[in-house]
Amino acid sequence: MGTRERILDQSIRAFNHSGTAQVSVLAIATELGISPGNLYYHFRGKEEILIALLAECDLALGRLTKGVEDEIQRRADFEPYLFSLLRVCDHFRFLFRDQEAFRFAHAGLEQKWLRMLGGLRRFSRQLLARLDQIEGLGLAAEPRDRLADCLMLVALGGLSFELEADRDRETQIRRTLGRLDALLRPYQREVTPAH
Amino acid sequence: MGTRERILDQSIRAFNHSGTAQVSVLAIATELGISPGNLYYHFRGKEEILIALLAECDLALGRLTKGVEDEIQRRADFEPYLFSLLRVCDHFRFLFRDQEAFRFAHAGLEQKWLRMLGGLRRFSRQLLARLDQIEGLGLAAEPRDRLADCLMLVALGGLSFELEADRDRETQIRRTLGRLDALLRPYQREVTPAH
Amino acid sequence: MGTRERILDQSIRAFNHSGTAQVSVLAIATELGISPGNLYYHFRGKEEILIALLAECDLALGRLTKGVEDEIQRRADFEPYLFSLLRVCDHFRFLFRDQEAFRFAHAGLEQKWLRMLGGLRRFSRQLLARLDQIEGLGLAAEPRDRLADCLMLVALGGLSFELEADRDRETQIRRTLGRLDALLRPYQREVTPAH
Amino acid sequence: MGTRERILDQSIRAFNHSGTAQVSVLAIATELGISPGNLYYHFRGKEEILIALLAECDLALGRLTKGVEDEIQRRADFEPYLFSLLRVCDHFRFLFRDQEAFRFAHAGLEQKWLRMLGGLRRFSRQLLARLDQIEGLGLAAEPRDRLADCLMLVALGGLSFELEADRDRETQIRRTLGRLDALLRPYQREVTPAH
DNA sequence: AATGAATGAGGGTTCATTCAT
DNA sequence: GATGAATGAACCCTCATTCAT
Repeated sequence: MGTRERILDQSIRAFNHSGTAQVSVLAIATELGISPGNLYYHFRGKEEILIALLAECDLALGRLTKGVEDEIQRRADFEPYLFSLLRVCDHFRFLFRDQEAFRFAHAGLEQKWLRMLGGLRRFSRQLLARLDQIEGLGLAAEPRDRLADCLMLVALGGLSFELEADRDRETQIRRTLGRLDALLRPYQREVTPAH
Repeated sequence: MGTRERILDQSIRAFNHSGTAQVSVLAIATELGISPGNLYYHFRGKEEILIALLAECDLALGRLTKGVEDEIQRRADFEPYLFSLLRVCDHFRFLFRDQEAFRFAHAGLEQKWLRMLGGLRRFSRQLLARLDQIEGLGLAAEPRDRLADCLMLVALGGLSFELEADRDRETQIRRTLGRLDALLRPYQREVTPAH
Repeated sequence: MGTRERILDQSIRAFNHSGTAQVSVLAIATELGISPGNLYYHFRGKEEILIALLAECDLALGRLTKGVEDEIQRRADFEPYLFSLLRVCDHFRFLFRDQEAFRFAHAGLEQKWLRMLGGLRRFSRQLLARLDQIEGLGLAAEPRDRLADCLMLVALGGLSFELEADRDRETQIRRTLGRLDALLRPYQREVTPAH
Repeated sequence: MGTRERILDQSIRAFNHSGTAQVSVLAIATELGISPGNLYYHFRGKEEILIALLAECDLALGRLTKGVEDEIQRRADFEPYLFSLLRVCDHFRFLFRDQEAFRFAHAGLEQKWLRMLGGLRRFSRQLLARLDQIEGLGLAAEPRDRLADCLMLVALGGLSFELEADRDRETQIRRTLGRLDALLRPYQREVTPAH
């Protein structure tokens, strides 16, 4: 793994753990055992790291979005697909917490962030629409979109809040999946098996 | 309003707007037109301000919690009650975002914060149980608690994320109320009228 | 005891314990349970407290100095007299440590301090001369004065350094007395009884 | 001379001149013409500078201590040896004044300081014992140790107090040497020539 | 005499960032 | 690609001191 990648990697880890504001560029460099100058050779500053990570996240979500039609053909395809999606959100979960770090960091970060969140929102609506296509949830477009918003909020909140304080990220993702499943159950014709 | 209160007031405003990490103690003082020394006369530092605000929020929630049994007698009592609750959460909404600011601030802040969040969670479960008592949601205790968690995540997320970017806090609270209402509708016998 | 006296009293205690630089005016006031404003009513500031204490010490030493001829008539009078002297020096021992606090505090403190130290020095020489008168130490004036300087340094150093770390001031004064006695012994005709 | 060394050097100068409490880290940086950030790049704060200087002093004293047996073979070796010792103590003389600065600074400073002072005390006793070996002072172990304490107090006090206000450090050290010599004279068989 | 809120200068420290090598 | 010393702005906080009451 090249230095650039190692920086991004460590940044994600640190940002997720402590929040962007609490992590200094120097701390990232120190943790990696490289000099601050070297870090600045690869990124012009903290903001550029954030921009890069935002782009990475956006890209990962975009790849998933494009695959919806192909990869989800029947009901059973949903869970693994959703799991992939949540894993991406969890990997970049610092992006879905402190909205403020982005609103107040210099230049166009907020715009980029809002665009990404907007994309995620459209994606979640698209996903629920797909489920409706396959399952027939019996929901009109408007309440369905509203439900999609709620599902997104539950997912993002669940990944950030650690209500149960399970250290394992995998467990936390599974728990979030369970929550989404529970919220959808009343609309589903047959009951999905509990796990 | 005394200086102490003005400091707390301005702090809430600033923390909600920019996040605790981005707000300097000096900025608060400057905004109020007082000297940094004066601010430090009233609070020993940023952390003490946070502790005071946490306590205020805790107190406000505690008052609401105690009133559940008395104030909620029938279905129609729910909405205004919930509105009060959301107004408190909205007022202190910075407390329900960056968990990290509290995890890494000095001393007992994280403990206090976790206790408050735990209280809010119990409260939301209690509230849903009360609704069950009155309405008969047809839910067992476990899925009902899970639903309560989801409702809480939707509420807190909705107050922080500004998906719709409405400037008016009142509107945002109403929208959050609408979301909660939508999530509960499938469990309710009669449909509540949309607003 | 009036407020003014209580302030001086507490100041001595605090200065001796922590050094003048480490003691804030506010700490003195707080310790006494009075307001900073009240303290400033009695003294225009820290420096004035120091000036007052310097004067107090000077006065106490002056009173002792004047009494030498009358109170020391024979060899047995020395020890109690020296004990009184050391008690004064011990009481104001912060004055005999950080010379720097006085050199760099505002106005004429250094001059006053140097005058007091000079007085103490002359006093110690006078005292040794008196001992010579009574005992006949067999020392010329110059080496006798030099010895007096040494005795003073041992006394002041002994009161400040706590080589033995005995908490009790009385014990420390006795120990210092013992040291002075030991230094004088080779010059004395008969051996004074060890205590 | 590297920046680190220049900082230590200037710190010694400033601490000796004004006392540790009166010297701000910023003043040291300004005096050296470097930025405060640079100073903090080399030392995490004032305390770390003090720790480094304490260690330096300790090291210098330790080197002298180890050489006693080898370097002092006869009476004539004493004076130059003592002169070296006093020069070290004089160089770091701020360390032998305000005991309080160390008692109240953070963490292990006091412990380190007490250890160094203890070492110096043992050293002075060892030195006097060596003189006894060579010269035969006719002193039992206990009074000899007591005398060693007195000599130490005179030395340290003499370096700090500037009774004579001679600007030249060399002169002050010589004067101190003279005092020690005078205190020892009554125990020595032959009189050392006055200088 | 006394209170206590308020001031403002200054000190300690962090950190994003630059730059010569 | 990489180092690490250096900068300077900004932040947190303390404290001597003032002043209206």
